[in-house]
Amino acid sequence: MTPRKKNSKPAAREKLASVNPSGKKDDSFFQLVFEVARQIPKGRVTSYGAIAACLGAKSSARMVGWAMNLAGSVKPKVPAHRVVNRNGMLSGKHHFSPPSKMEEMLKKEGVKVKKDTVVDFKTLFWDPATELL
DNA sequence: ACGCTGACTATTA
DNA sequence: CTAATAGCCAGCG
Repeated sequence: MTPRKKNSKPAAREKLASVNPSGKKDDSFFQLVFEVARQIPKGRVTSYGAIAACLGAKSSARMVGWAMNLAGSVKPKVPAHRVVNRNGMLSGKHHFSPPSKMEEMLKKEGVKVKKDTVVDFKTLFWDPATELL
């Protein structure tokens, strides 16, 4: 297994629920992902697995990517460009309107991108289970 | 209603 | 080192 930082409890999911004031709980896994993605600070990036793990579904990193697919369909818009794969590579760049838009936005936010890969990804990595805590 | 696909990740060969 | 495979879960045809 990958020696993660420390114990990442799925309890983070409750924190997201806290973001939901009206008592209307969104069971939709995607909705949770959207909220987390929205909390990503500018100039920072995260991975699908990190978000999934934060929600307690680290095995379902794919679903996170799927959620990003709806990111442009939900409101407010979700900064899917800040979400990359575990290698820091802009795997989802092909899903943007212009594929290059993703790295352009990242560069605009101060993230260096080289060959579709985030430079110093580990340094810019934003772990919701730790930072959002 | 059933089956395929898919913006991932970890493991095995 | 790189390549291929399996596991995951939900939207869409």
